[in-house]
Amino acid sequence: MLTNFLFMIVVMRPLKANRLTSSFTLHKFFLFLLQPFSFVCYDSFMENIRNVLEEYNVTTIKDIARVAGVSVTTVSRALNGYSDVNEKTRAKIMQIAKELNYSPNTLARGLVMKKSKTIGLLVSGLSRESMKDQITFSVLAGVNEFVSEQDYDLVLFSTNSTKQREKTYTQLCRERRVDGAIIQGIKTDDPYLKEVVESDIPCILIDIPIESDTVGYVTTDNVLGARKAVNHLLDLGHKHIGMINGHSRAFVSQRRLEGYIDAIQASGLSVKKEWIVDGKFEEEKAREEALKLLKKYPEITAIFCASDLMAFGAIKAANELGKNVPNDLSVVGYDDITLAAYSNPPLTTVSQNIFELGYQSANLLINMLEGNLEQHMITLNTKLMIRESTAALK
Amino acid sequence: MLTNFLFMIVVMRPLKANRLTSSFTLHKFFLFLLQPFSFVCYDSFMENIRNVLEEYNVTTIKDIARVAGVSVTTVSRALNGYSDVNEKTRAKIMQIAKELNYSPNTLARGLVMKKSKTIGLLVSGLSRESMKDQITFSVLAGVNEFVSEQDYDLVLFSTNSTKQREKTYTQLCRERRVDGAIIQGIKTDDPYLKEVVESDIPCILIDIPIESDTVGYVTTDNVLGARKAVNHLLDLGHKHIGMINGHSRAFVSQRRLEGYIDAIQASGLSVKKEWIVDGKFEEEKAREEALKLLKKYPEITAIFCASDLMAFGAIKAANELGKNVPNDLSVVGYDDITLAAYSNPPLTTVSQNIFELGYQSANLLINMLEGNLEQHMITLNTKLMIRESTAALK
DNA sequence: GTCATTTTCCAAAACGTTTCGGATATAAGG
DNA sequence: CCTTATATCCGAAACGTTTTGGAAAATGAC
Repeated sequence: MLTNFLFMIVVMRPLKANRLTSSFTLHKFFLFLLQPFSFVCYDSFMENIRNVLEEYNVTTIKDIARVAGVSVTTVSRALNGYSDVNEKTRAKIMQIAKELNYSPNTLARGLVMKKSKTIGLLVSGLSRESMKDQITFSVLAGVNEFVSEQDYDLVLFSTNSTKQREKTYTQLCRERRVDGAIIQGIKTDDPYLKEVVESDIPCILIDIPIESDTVGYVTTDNVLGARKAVNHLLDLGHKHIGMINGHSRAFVSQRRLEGYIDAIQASGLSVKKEWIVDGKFEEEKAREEALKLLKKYPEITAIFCASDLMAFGAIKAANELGKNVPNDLSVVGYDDITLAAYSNPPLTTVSQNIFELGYQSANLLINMLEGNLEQHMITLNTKLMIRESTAALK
Repeated sequence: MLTNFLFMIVVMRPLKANRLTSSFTLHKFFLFLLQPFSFVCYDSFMENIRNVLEEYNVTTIKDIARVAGVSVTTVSRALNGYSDVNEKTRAKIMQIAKELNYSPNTLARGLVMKKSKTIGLLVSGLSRESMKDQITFSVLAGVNEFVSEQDYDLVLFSTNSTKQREKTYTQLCRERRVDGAIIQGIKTDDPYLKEVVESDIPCILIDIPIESDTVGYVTTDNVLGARKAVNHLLDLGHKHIGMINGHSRAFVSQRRLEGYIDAIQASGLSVKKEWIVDGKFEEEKAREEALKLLKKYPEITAIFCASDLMAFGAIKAANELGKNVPNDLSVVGYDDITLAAYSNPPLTTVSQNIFELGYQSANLLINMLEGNLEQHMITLNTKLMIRESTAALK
């Protein structure tokens, strides 16, 4: 039997990367001649062949049209609920679509409609470090919630600053074809910010109060939140209240400082500039600053921190100095992260509903996209959570 | 002046939802006649007109071709780095592309290439509740990291079970045109799971060991992890070790139980079935179970919990019974969530690098997509974090 | 100088959808 | 019966890319 076969080994010159037509066709012609023989092809053709075979068969609107015996136009209009198609035809088309397991190609649709039904979430700190304060995550969860309710898609843009150099914000959005974007955790001096305002892509900023035709924002009432915190300390009898703020490039810091000053002054006390320090929103940095502050001004009996993480730093500092929280020093945080309720002692803090922040951002953005303009801005409330890191002055 | 104007109020019959051609054209003809007059149109036409005006002008490959005086083919090939275009021409084209601020339309590209360079992350628990254990979030961050390194896009699928009824997994993936998916937090009896294996869409499962041509998985060595935890307790001299597991439908629970049994038996002790209970991975449920367990079997001096959250529940239960952790009862958790290090007492637990879990999932998936098949499975290591919730038996 | 190859370019088709501008048949109004 | 409006359908163009199959010019081999 075996002797009836003709064995050949064909050595072909390798194909260049370039798509050399003449020799390319020659190759193919050669293969064609060889058809009657079984042969093993160790060529890059293999790849192409495999790809063709692997391509899974998705049903398109055309297939439905063919089966139903109508035009693609009719199928499209039937599926999209237009009134100019007979209910009987529509039923038939729907039936066939279901049977063929049809699902529309969003790419094609987006291409012709110039809308992708997709919004982008630009987060700066989606890395290992940012997991402690789940702020980023909560925003994301909120955004995701609303977005999926509205049948939009959510795509994540993460920006390490190396990438930022390469691609502008506009490019990013346009390339991914998002209809709009939500931006969180960006600093006020970030180059993206300028671009956002200048570009014509609808965008919602979280905690940055900028408004324009295409830009809106969602934030919490940071002034009032800070006032609540400081008033709580004042109510407990504290007269010497320090503050550990974030950094001046953050809008929230500016506002929380404002609230702190408001509350102090409203109570008839005077603000001491030297009791206000910046902790960069970092636990460690806050610890250092608190240490310095408490050493230098031992009369301080309470500290208001612009974030919970920094409050933890302050508590650590106090402990290092042999001070007990809350007996010797009261500490109030801001954010109400999960950790706050579990820490030792449980942290009194200003709770902001960050999930809601994300949710409302998405709400605002999608309203903007759909043309229900309304307003471009939402301010959410805060709530003081009184736990055990604060106590009445003895 | 004003008197020279001719004022008209035109009342048109409102347009039906249906695209009535004859009257539609009539309307338009009418508008045409009115051209010389200024008029205010309170018609649904307004919307269309606005849309046309708003459409931002994006530069396409065609524009570049026109400006450069070459064909679109050449522009495409130039931009994509093919070798059959003169370097001079390429330079010119690149230059023009930059000047015109060109960014390619991914939709169009995806449409013709049948690849979207997008992967989907299917998370079940992206809601308010799941924020305590940032497992979901960590996975997400890990996936996002790798995905963005590889210039893929990440889109989020969240599935409340109401939606799940409406759309099958396959539909979801096909509709969003993702090239592949990563699935996390799904139960073993979830209807999606069957679909995943049956469909031909490449997919990576997290912590579910299923393998096929298009399905791979990433997990940690749960057996070994549990053994480490239990061995630690044994080393401390404990002989009466209970276990609070998750639920039997979770693969990780099955494995962790296996590890627990292995370790106990290897030490020459015998396994007591009645010391093993299920806490549903919930803090509250674990508290209840621990309470029952500790009351019924006061000889138990140590408990191994299949999650940190449940360990917290166990600690609460112990405290309620007047037992001190770790002096009267040692507790080991699993996961090493952020809270673990901050709780009181800090929790001894088995740390799994969940960020890495996500990262490697994305790695595996993208390798699969690009055809570098290698293996379909990765197992990561765990590490025992010894803190203060465990102590030597007195 | 001739033939084969390489370099450089291009027109046209394809991807799957929506929309535009009708076409046809039927119903309503007079 | 004629006119007009309605209901139902369709062909073709468009969206912005990539890829196919070549063509033309330049270069090299002999």
